[in-house]
Amino acid sequence: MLNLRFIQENPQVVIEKLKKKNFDASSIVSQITELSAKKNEIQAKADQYKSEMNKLSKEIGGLMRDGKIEEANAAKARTTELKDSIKQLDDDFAQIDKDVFELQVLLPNLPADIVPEGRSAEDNLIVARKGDIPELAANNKLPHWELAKKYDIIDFELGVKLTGAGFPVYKGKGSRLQRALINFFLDEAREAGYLEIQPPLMVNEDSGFGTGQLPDKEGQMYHATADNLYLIPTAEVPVTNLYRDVIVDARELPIKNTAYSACFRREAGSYGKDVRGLNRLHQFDKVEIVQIAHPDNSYEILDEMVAHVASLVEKLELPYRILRLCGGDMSFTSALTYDFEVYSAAQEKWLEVSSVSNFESFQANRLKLRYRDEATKKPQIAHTLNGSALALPRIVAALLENNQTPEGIRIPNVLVPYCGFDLIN
RNA sequence: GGAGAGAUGGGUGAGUGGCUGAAACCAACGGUUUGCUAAACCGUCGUACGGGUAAUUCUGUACCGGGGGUUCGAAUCCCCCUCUCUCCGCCA
Repeated sequence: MLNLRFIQENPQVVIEKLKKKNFDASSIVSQITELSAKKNEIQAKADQYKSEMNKLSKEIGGLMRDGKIEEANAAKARTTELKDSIKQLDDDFAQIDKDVFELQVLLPNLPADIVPEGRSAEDNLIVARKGDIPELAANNKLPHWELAKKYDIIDFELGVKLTGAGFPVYKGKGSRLQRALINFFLDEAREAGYLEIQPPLMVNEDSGFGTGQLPDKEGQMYHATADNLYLIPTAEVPVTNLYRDVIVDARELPIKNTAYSACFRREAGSYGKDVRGLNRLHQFDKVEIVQIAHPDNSYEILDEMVAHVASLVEKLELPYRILRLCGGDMSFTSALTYDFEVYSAAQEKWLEVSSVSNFESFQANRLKLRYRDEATKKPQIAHTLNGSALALPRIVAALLENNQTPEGIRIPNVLVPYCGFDLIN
């Protein structure tokens, strides 16, 4: 959510910048500025009346105490008039306030200056590409879902039996590989200075609202209606909400947290394409990194997070590329996003495994997450950033496919101590 | 699931109708003292939204879990909701 005062003071900036996200904000912005002006007007008047009212009430108290009943009653008569006016103004204010808020949440975050122009994934800018794409022999080029079956490490049909499509059952070395990856990612994050958090996997409405899943993306989350709780789509939700309604000391910044969690996504409306095997699941595992940063250096921190994710993929010996998302492909909440894609050699395509973003003050504004400025001692909205480091399923898909040999599937060296084996056969 | 208690500022906790935006203590911060640490002492120490100012500042309003009501006036009285805690039951 953009800051209201910022919109009021910089309406043209908002409109101009959002063009890059292919979003025409002119109507919303002008409505907001008009309504805000009216809101301020009403508040000024209401505050004046309330001030008068407070003064009168105090006087009445004194008069009553002194036994001047008649004068007290006269003053009371005046307060009743004020009361009606105040009531009316308060109602109007509440209505406009609500209208403004509803408009405010319609505006996406402003893209950073270096965000490329563009409408779709085609227009994303490839900023890095590393690692060699393996040449798989024709007789050794099975997609991961066939490898999973061949070595009996992931059972999609069993998952269907238990739950439904998109809930795979991992078995044996498949299961151990999951555990290994989670521990590897968590260890790497810890060594990079992140505090490990183990959050709840269900959150309440306030938390869903704080990170922007509610009310808009309600349909993307599993909802336990009996208790009105939501299964988290990412650990970003509980971890970021740790700092909801919090004012941190500027000296504590940046705050670095990491968390492993299972993630649950309904993926409503995305059936049909690219959903085979591990490509798109309803439940998957992910290690997330989150930072709360000072606005002055949040972009340096974004670079640091990108470098961290890059080091993970490199250690896993996977060919990857980094994309700077164009305006049209960015999420609603992001100011700048880098996507990581690894190459899956049997499917012969790039799979998104991480998305690292700076949200600037967009999330923090909604969360009321602030830091106390050292100079002015005043609370200021902080910046939030997060990234996957990493999401497991597509990493597993690429590992299985790229490392298949006639003898079995080779485990990257860095994972061997975590797995306890170096070959799936 | 049953019964009871409670929700006040960063924390503990006082406050049952006006002198309370809120005592006191603790924590934190700044300072004095000190060889260092500790202690002691002094001071500061809520948020949001408005208004005036070039600006430190000044000023109005709102907020004591949330919503509504009574009253000239509500943290305080009434109603509804939410949440938390304790005990019992069940249970990993």
